[in-house]
Amino acid sequence: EPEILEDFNKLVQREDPDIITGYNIDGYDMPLLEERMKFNKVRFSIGRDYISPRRIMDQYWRLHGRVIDDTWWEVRKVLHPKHETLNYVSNMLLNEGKEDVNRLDIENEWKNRRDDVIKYCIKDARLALLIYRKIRILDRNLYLSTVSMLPLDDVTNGGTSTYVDSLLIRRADRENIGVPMSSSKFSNDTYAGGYVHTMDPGLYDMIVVLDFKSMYPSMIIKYNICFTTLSPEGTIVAPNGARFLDPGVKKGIIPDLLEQLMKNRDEVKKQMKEDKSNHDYLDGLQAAIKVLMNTFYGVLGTSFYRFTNREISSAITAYARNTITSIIADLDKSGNKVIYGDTDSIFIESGKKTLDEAIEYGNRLSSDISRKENLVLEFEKIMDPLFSHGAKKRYAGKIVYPPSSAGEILVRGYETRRTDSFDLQSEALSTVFDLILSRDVEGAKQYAEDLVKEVATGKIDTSKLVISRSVKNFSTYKNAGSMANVNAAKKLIDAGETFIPGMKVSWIVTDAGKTPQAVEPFIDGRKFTHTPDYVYYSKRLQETLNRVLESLDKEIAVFKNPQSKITDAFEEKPKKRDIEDFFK
DNA sequence: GACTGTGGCCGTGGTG
DNA sequence: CACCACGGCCAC
Repeated sequence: EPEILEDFNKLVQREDPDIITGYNIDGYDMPLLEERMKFNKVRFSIGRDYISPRRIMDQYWRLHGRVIDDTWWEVRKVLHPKHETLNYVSNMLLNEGKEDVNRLDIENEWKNRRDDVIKYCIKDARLALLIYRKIRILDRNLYLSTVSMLPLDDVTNGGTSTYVDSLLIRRADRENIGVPMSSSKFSNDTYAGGYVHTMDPGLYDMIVVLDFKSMYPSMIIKYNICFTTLSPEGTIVAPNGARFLDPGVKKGIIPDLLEQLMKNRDEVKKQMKEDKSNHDYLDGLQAAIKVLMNTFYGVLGTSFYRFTNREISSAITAYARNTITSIIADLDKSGNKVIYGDTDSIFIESGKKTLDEAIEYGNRLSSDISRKENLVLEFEKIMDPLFSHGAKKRYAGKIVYPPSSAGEILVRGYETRRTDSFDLQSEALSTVFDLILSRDVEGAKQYAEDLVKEVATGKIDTSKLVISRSVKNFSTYKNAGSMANVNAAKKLIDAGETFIPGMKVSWIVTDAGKTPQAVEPFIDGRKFTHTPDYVYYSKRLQETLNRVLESLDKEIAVFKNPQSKITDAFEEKPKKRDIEDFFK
């Protein structure tokens, strides 16, 4: 073993990589190597200066001259996949899975089919590298590194507060402004955020969507919001009572920085149009600047950051709420029908019959309001139709404008978007949306009824019933024993599989009648030997589909006349039906 | 702890 | 049975 370990050190020094990656190397391979090196009294000398890697805050690894970047972790951050196993993710991205070796019986496998085990190990390492390249995370981090002026290691392993620190401390230093070392005190209280407009259920025609460009950064710039301008003598009075100095008296360093970033971004975007050969690089840069700009507001609201200030963060959100609600009120007053809005967006029923008319309407609203507010309210898209069952943060629509995304179906919030819904659920809802948005409500109902009935009889592929959710450290839960995800994780451990807190765990419900409901873990590559509770799944499917369909029960006439008032058609709330009614 | 925020939906289990 | 707290995930 010492020889193997020595050879590993030599291999790294010989290949001299900038980046070292693997699947869950932070939590598995690195600690294991460290432990075996220690046990065998071999120095773990893989740094560019031959120094050993060090674990920082029990999280990531620091290595001189190289960056250790865990593909598992990057996949979670970038993709939010339904399942996080190497096999699932590599099949999804590369159409290629792991080699078939029984890892629970690795000793015997090594004895009996050594070459296969070697192949298996190489394949695992290769898949991690291919995934790492495929998600282009290194590019993204390098762009962020460029615009935030940080070394790659800090961008890869640091939080967003690191980015803001980098820009803000440099700037403060240049202007002789003192900066706190760390947060003075931890605060638990919260403050109000964005405004969300309620939405009535229905199918809407020709919906114009307007969207503020960089809402929170714009508020900071427009009202000179900064810790350097917060003052009782300020003449700019925010809705929350906070006062800020006029930029003529003193320009804040945060608004100044953001204004600069916004200009830089516009400049990069301009170059992008002129210089097609550099498109990808410039696009990466402008996206990174956007990320950076949006980071400022968030860190001002944290409970522990050095620049935290609740007066400032709540001034930003209060200004944003005032801005959007007053615009919505004005629109309503002037006869425009606002049907929805969330934080920085406004959805308006245009009442137009043709696309051209609707486009003209959207452009006019956008330029009128932008001019009046001295902000940029962009005309983003038109959806026709747009569906809502009457809940905030959930809608589905067919995009008809801009032409680049015309025909696309856009879904927000619903089960089709959620990684904790089972495949049958998301696929069925997706079909229902397709039908509804093609204005075939009857077809959708028929499809839903047939499917719900079929599932109850057990005529369904087991793999479509897998539910997946993350599980934290068991001790963080008030009542861990009553939670399906925790119980699945415990059974996973019993089955000899690895469980790392924070990981997603998959299971199938086998008896929902019990309390807590009985679940069995679903393990990739192993045969599932239990019987799913088909009635439970049928019921959940019915809930999902019926929630959508019953909101359209009150007649399809609603979408035949775009001028009609949607609310009138839903005066009487349809009675909630149970599963028996659905079968009739 | 994978240290940027609030608003919101929904399934589950516990309580009276 | 109504109501509530919890927890996870998602829209901004």
